[in-house]
Amino acid sequence: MPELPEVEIIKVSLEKKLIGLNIADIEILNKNSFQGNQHIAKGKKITKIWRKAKVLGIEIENTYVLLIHLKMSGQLIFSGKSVFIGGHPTQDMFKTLPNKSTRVIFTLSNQSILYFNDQRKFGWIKLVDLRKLNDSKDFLNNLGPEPLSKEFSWQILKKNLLKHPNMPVKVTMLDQKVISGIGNIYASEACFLAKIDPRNKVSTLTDNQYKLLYKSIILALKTGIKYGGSSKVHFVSPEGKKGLFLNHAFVYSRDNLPCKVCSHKIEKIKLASRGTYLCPNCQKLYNSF
DNA sequence: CACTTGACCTGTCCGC
DNA sequence: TGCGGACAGGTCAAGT
Repeated sequence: MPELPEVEIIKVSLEKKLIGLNIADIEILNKNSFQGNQHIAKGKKITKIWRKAKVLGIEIENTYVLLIHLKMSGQLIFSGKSVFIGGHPTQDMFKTLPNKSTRVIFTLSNQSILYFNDQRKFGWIKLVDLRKLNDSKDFLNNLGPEPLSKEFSWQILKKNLLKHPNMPVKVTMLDQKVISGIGNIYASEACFLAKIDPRNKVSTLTDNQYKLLYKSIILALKTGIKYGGSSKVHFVSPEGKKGLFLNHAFVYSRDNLPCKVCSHKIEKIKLASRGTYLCPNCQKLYNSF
């Protein structure tokens, strides 16, 4: 799904469009996509929107919050005139909304409609009492630092990665308790930027490599946001636009293509059963024993 | 305890 | 063209 950059793009868009509006109706087309009593939210005002890791929060009159996780294939798309203004509809948008992947439909007080589409049905929306949010042992309260916030530093990165000294660097970066918001695309990209082979054990990293990886994570995520996110298959912004980041990626989904830095052939491997891309020339492998 | 694999779903793409 | 298998942006639970 959307990783941090994609969810951030959605957040910024929803902030502009939703704050101050009331929720007129919530229609649930797939029961498992929505947890909680949707009637509680009807007629109430949207007051605040935030993102933590890859989770979106839409606060309602400061008492409830709609938590949204898009997982692998979730989309939040506005319908209505604004979608097509000045733009070409993306391929996904050729199908009118709702389509067969639509799981939940939000109707807002200004008649605009927000669709939650999710081909694979892994994503979820939960309506939760805000007071219960903080004291739960929910994973939201067990997340690692936000990489684009001031709380993040190379020392924190080092400390948290070292919770798993024997695991490959890239696998550990995907652990949301270690760092928030990194997913499979940006993990491969950050390792490339830091010239670290994703298979290297955390314990092999030097302080200089932690510093470089720290900068590389931030650069990869910011570049993702700059280019509107990654749209391998599903991601579109709420306006229906695809992201262009993968046109600028160094390794992700570029197997057998020449490295943009050294022209060596990019390899695709499996790490913890996830597709992983690297340049074996730029990224040095340490076989540690 | 640390780490890996399977499950959750649907759709697409690739090789035979 | 058809069919089976692998694979896809994430996260848990169960298994080793």
